[in-house]
Amino acid sequence: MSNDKYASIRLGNQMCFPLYACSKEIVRRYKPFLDELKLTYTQYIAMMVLWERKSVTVKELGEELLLDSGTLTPLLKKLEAKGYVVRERMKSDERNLCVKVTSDGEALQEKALEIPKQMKGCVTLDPEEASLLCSLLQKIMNGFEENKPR
Amino acid sequence: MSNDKYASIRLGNQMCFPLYACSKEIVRRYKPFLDELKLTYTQYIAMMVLWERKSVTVKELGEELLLDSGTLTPLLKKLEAKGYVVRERMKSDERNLCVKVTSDGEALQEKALEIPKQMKGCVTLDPEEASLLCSLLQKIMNGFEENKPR
DNA sequence: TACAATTAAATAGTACGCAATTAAATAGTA
DNA sequence: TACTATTTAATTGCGTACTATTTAATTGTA
Repeated sequence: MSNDKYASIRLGNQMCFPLYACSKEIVRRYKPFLDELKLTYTQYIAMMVLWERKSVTVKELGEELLLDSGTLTPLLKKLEAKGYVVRERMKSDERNLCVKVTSDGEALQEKALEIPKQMKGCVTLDPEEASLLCSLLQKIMNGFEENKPR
Repeated sequence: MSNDKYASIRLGNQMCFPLYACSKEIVRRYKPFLDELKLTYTQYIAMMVLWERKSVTVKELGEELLLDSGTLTPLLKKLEAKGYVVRERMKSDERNLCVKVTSDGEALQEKALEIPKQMKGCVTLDPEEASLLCSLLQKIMNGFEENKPR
């Protein structure tokens, strides 16, 4: 090839682009299903944490989702406006904001059960491949944790 | 576990979240390096296509990057404002807008060569793992192509 | 106590992504 | 030729998300 010198910055030779493209495409595929719950993908993963933990501070939520308050504050206000959560400062330390699922929010969990079923037909990996993919992604994330600009 | 019924919508049991988180984290790691070239990540992948092809229509660029004109038009205008590309209608068919790299844009390629080197230290997969990851992502993308809301 | 440092959330500014609409050019057809 | 349909990209508007900065509360320390 004439410009081998530049091989490292060809789109096709980089790992990051398939990752970036695939991630966006999957989020796009979620959209029609999530629309029925009136949730964005980011709101959906926040609700997943809330369904599991019932009550969580913004900081804890951010640690779990790798999002900061700049993303979460407006997102949680929208979830509150939809009636899925309530937000209140903690008495013990007023810096902390505690987010709790409402009964409407809990009710949403039932509807959400449909989503993984609907997405299954969309992602064409068998279970072994999927878990392999997850472990590779996990390894990348662990590597990040070690050298830590966070 | 008490609520196995909901296992499918627990964050930890879903493949999409590691993918989403990992993709975002990698883009974040690119930022300090890309800042030196005054590029965002999306602008960077657009420049990669342009470095390789010298000249490309908006449509072709969008097909390669999986982005539409709503994203590309403002992005390309910014690249033009920085002097990295020029945009001009094609004589043969005036509907098509052709994007070409300028000499400043080409010069940027030299600087860009540093980026994969700098990122190497950041992503902790060995070559075999990386190519395995790519092939799994490719398989997902191919599956999407088959059932085609695009 | 007073002051500095730390922590948490909110805010402001920018980029991105999507949907819907518009405009222009070309292709197809009566 | 005239008319319609299709294609392509630009534009607009809106919502989401990320970064950097600011504000408020708490903790640690002189």
